[in-house]
Amino acid sequence: MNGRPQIETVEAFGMKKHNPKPATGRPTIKTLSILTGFSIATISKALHDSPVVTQETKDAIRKAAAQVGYEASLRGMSLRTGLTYQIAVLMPVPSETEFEWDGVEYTQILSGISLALEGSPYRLAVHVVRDAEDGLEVARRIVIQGIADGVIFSGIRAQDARIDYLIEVGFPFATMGRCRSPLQYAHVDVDSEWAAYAATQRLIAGGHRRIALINPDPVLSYALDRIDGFRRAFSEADLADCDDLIVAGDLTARFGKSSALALRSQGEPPTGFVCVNESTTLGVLAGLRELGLTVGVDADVIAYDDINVSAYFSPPLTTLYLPVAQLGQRLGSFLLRRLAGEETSALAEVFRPELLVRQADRLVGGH
Amino acid sequence: MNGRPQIETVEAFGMKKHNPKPATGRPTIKTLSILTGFSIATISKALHDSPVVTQETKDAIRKAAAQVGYEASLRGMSLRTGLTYQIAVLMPVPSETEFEWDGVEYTQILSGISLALEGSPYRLAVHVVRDAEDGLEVARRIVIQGIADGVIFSGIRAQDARIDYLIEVGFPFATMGRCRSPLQYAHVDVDSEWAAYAATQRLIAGGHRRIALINPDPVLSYALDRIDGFRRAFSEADLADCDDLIVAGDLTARFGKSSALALRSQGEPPTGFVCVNESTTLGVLAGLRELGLTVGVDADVIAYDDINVSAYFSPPLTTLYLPVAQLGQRLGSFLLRRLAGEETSALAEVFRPELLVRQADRLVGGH
DNA sequence: CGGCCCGTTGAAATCGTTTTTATTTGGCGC
DNA sequence: GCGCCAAATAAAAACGATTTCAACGGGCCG
Repeated sequence: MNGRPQIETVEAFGMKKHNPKPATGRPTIKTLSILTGFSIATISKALHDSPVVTQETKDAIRKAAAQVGYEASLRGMSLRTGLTYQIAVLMPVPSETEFEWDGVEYTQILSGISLALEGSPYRLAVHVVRDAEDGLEVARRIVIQGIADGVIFSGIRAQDARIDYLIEVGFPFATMGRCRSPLQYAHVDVDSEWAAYAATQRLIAGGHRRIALINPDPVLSYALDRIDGFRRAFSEADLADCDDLIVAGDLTARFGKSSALALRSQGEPPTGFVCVNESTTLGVLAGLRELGLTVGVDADVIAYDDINVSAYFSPPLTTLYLPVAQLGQRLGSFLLRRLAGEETSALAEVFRPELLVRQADRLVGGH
Repeated sequence: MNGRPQIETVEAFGMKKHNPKPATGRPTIKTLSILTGFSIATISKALHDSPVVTQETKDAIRKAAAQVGYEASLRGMSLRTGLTYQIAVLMPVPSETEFEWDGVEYTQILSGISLALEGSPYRLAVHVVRDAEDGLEVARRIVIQGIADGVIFSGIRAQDARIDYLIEVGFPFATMGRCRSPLQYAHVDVDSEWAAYAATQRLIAGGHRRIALINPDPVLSYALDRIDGFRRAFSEADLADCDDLIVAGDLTARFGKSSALALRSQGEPPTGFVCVNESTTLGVLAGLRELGLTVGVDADVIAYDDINVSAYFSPPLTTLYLPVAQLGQRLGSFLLRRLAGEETSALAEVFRPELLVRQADRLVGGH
């Protein structure tokens, strides 16, 4: 063999070549160097499967590494490579005044992402943000200060400054939701247009003609998608639209209740409600109840099923189910693949929710 | 002045002393060194407000730092100090089969912790765990591999292996909940004994004699606390206990419903229900409804209010409110103080929930 | 007036990696 | 048998901070 280390010979001459200090505590690359007699450079290369290292050498080094349970220090790697091995997730924090149920599905998103990151050297760091502007600010800090190697966020707006910024600076990210600009980026989304269409269409088929859409703030991209689907259901059925029954607000139960009350006191009140999540749905149910109306008789409600409790509502409701944790997992793996250099064009997936029928949604009474 | 840097003189002699390379990109300690003429050692000390540095020097260095917007690189600090500047939060992931509502309050806990960490160099890293055993495993890895500087976790058991381990190895942590061993550690807790007592006592005062306690798994410390409070209410009222009406399970709506159904088909069915969270409560309500019973007439329910939606239940329920996000914030600040060297004895706080009366809880009908 | 101490700063080592560059050795061709 | 090339490995220089120790000058004491 050629350049094999000859540590005995060298030491015999009293030369101080190749003599890393004995490691204490956790094994480092130096520990392996002492153990195997190879230099730390070779160790590093061997562990990275570099082609310049002999197979025998690799085997020996890997064996030693396994023996002492060596794991590369993220600190050292991080300093040298400039990577952080952190994935930042921008988590919206419920505003001071609105604590209700807000963001409950984030637990599932986080656990999904976390699952995807398992086995990779990446870790999940949570950064709370107050709103989209704050989100942009935080994203900027993450990029400039090099706090993370990639970002994940949701609450995508039709025109999203965070997406624009991150694409501009070329920083890796993945989003839950799509903006309306034709840009390329890793994302997972829900087919909200279809979901709203399906829900509305189902109510129309049940005989409803006046249907309300309880929607989030229309700066959000998926709010617009929902409006699109809502309208398509009417136009395909050759019916007059119900644009006057589209209301927008936060996703709380309070908003659902006040919306139901306000809408029902209109000239032509709705008999059907297409809700945006289980929280607002609960509010709508409470509002209808307060008006003395019975769901399933005087009105019908259909909703997204974000935390799987609609089955226990009174009455149980038909919902559009979404595997939120699975969306999160996909989101995490997309970002990992993006970080590994994959093209973003392949990193997109749109989930179509599953209809869970728990009620006839047929207009029994009138209004 | 004594040892002031004389960079011109030195350079005039062509000596290569004190000559850090020009920094590119983000300003580092070297950038400041060049800018101010002081050595990186002095810069570091000045920024740490070391007493060995003159005030004038500190001022000059700080001014330069502010000017270029210097922020110390966590990477560099981390490698040298051995710290990670990460706080690990062990987040229970809903098990495969039980997705319902599980862990929804974690969003609030996380945002609370995150708020507490703001302004500190620490960042919040989420680690999902499947159960307590997995939690111990993850905690071990965090300690051994030095993944974080401190850990936060909840779901404390009466006898908690994670607490035992972390105390044994002297690793900083803070918990949501207390174990039953008389150990010293930073924690935040809810006065569950009182909460269960207050709820039970209120139902007793309303005329209820047969009361069910819907409880989590009794390996959990707070489950035992709840049983204690539950029993105290009966003994203080000189009534026969209802130990036969204590049921334990997961915190899902499904469990609430099945419990209600099972309990009501007993010999002496309960007319009052003390629930553990809003999810199980929803299930209990659904179960009672299925039996044709009306809450407020045939039965009464009282619950913890973890995500503030009980007001929209049918009927609205009296609950024990907890400021979950505030608990999280306290938890975060306790851990920070612990990391700063504070004694754990001062780092403990027990929250007593606030009773939100939304219903009479008076037994109107019989059973 | 000389030595010692003290106050202030600088130089250098260090943390654990990666990566570039240098060195060694054997084989091969002539 | 000599020189060159390629293969394999070692050495050294980073990355950005902290910390120990040395250096340097001035003031004070004898």
